[in-house]
Amino acid sequence: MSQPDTKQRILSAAEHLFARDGYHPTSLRSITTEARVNLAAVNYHFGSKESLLEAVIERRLSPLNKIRLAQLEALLEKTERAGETPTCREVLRTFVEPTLCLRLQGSDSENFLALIGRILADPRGVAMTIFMHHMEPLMNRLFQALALSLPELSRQTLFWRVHFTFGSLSHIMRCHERHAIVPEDVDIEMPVDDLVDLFLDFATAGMEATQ
Amino acid sequence: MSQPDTKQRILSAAEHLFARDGYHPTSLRSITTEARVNLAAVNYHFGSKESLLEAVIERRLSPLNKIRLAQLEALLEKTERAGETPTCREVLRTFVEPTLCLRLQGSDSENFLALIGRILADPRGVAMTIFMHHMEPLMNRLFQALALSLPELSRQTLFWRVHFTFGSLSHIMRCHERHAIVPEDVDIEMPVDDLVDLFLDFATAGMEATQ
DNA sequence: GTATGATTTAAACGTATGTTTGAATCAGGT
DNA sequence: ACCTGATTCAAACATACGTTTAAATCATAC
Repeated sequence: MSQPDTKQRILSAAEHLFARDGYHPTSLRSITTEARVNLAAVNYHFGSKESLLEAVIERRLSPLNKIRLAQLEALLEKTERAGETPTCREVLRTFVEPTLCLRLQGSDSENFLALIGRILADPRGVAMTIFMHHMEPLMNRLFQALALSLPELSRQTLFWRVHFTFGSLSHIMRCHERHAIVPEDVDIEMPVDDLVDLFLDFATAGMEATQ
Repeated sequence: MSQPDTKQRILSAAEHLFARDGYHPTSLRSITTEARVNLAAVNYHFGSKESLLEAVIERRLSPLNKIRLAQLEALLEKTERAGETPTCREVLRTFVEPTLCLRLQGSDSENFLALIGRILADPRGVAMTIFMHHMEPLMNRLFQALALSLPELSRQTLFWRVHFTFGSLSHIMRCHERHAIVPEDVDIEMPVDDLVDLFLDFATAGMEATQ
């Protein structure tokens, strides 16, 4: 009974448990149990727990960033051909929409969202370095595009507002279940498209605020 | 050579290390070493590692929330006497300013900010429950006040925008050191007062955005 | 000075962890 | 059928952890 998908099963189980409980509290034994795989399989296929975490990140972040970058470049080309500058909302959408849409592609991707939220909350963690390595080209391009769409902002103000925006986004990514205090008359369930618009209303207004 | 401040030294060392490395990766041995205290002192004075975390949170969160609540109540009284409603910016300031001002009171408080940022990033963590217990009365009052200052918003929209705002704030709390990608011409250093205003510009505009 | 309770200390305990090992099993080619 | 390299497996390894223990030390009151 061979199982050629051992690596993928480990990746999915690790993604799930890292996202739910965090990297350190999750043991290799709980991962291999959930993946119905021998304990030694992780070290055999990935080398170490830390390398497994890298692989988990890489598996989803690479394609996601490809999509985000492609959408951003397409927007910049389109507006340039028309002799216009892109709006802040359009630029942010190229980043935010592919992110939150991971929720639609099954629960695995949803786990990944929560995991990234955790990584962003651990500035000195092992994952931050490799995460930032993946993000750097996209972030630079995004910053460029936002500067184009908000020419009246100083570079410093722009940087901080991008920082604030990413803070909000990482917060949403983490909390697909309620952990905030929710007034009893508020329904927290929401289709992804509506959430994207709700977020873009907020973030665009914040980015475009008059000082 | 008695050391009646053993408990406080443990609390400060734990606050520092929990904030820097996270709860799980931090060992009692590293805490007691940094506090120059015997290993068994933690279990003697606090009972367990988890109870120590609770004590760390309690020590600073209680006075902080007292200040935040007092400022909020003062604002609400003042505006009510004047027959006005508070502005969204004023309401948010009562929460944000005491928070970020912890940076001014020495490095210990700064550590606490980062720790809270971590707690908010771990929805199922042991600390979230006791943190939320401390926050609930204040959050309810804050939500009330924001609803007063933004009467045209639906409860649901208001909730989500508060959620976004707290996401931004927790992100700042975590990252007093640079971990985002910073363009080389941007100076990230900033006085606390300026940061408060920069954040309130962003958050107020986001909260008040026309849908 | 001595007795008493609180605190500190060094050492050990039991357990859980990431990793390694070496034999067993599998798949594919000749 | 047999060899070969890749993969799986149960077991063990070394280490680090949170916690407990019991003796030693301290502070305080009589």
